[in-house]
Amino acid sequence: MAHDRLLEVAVREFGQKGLEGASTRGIAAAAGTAMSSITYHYGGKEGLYLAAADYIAQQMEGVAERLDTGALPDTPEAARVAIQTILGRMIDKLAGKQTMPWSMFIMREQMSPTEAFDRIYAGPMGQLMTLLVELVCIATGRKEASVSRVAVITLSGQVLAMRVARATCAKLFERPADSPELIAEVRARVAANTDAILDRLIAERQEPL
Amino acid sequence: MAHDRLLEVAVREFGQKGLEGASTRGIAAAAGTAMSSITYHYGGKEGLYLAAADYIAQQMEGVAERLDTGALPDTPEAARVAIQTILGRMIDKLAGKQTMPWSMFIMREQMSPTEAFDRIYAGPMGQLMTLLVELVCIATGRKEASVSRVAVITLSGQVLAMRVARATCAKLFERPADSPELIAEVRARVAANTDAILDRLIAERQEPL
DNA sequence: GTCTATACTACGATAGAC
DNA sequence: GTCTATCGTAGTATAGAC
Repeated sequence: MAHDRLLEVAVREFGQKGLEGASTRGIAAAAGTAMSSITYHYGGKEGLYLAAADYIAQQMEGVAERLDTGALPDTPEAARVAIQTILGRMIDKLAGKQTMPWSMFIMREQMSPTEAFDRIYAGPMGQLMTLLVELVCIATGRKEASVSRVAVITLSGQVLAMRVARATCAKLFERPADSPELIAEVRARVAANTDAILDRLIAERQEPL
Repeated sequence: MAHDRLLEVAVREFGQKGLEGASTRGIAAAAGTAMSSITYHYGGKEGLYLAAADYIAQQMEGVAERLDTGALPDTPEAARVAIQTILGRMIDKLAGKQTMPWSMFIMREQMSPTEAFDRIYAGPMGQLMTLLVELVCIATGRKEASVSRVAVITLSGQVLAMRVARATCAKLFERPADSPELIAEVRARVAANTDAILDRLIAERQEPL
């Protein structure tokens, strides 16, 4: 399966070095094949890049598991638990060594999105985000999604921080950003923060800002 | 001064396309000069890249103003105000059109840091982060910085979210990530969240997790 | 389908005129 | 100091052998 091998390497290389930074020669060599097989299978560098995006989206399916299946929780408490579960899982996935190539790839696309981002977002990622918005609505007793959407951005921002600001983390903690203790600490903090934020959102509903 | 124009363009181009993605020809052309002037002034592409990092650090000095001068606040309330002020300013700077090239440049460096990040962090950026840690310590009555450091990461993560996850924002809100209303909403939400998080951190001190 | 050859293009670096 | 011209290299794409 030169296909999978090539895609695997492509995600890693594109994630690390970006579309321009990575070279087809390098990718092919690392995959143990000739460069022209990229042209053959994917039509060229660009095609391989998009295929890598699809590959990530496809792999995410397996990770997202059946978070979305099943009805939405109908009590605020259950919704809150679901939010915490999802955020916790996001941290693990973002921090995990295995999924790191994906994160890098997606982060790059976040900054300067191309069609590749559309493809990834069209999959489980987009579903997860809208699911989070709905859960925040339920957890805080809102019908309108506008406030919840902003809240979801800031909530997931906390999670992203450690991955995207990895260089700052490393400096601040004088310790690599993916050390297990650090991740555990961030995880606990995010959980506590989320709880506090949701409480605040409920309080605001009675007494708006 | 061809110097400044070259640096200005370099920050923008490197920020948008990365070190490999940007070309010296393109940068020189956009700056209205010949490519060989890059070699002459900065020794080459790499040199220009580092000079661009220094340029950013230098420009940040002007922005950071005198947040650090003057003694640290000595009451928790004053510290909290200072934190809110800094985070608000960070949002404005991250979202502002003028400072956008810097953010892009720095974000890229965060993901895969080079010597350029050291140079930027050695300046006002690092000072700001350690200042935030101290302020959180004061605001929550802590002597030990370890908890505060994690809190600062998650706090600033909220701020980063809208910039770094700009593609997700755009999808979720069906509106460009830098629309003024959106930024205002995020700003208000971050302020409220921060308040809630600091309260929680104070409560935890009496009754640890 | 996969690999080898080669063609073509764009890049960064350098030398030299002014 | 700045520009023009040129070189060598690395990149992608393509054609053709097997």
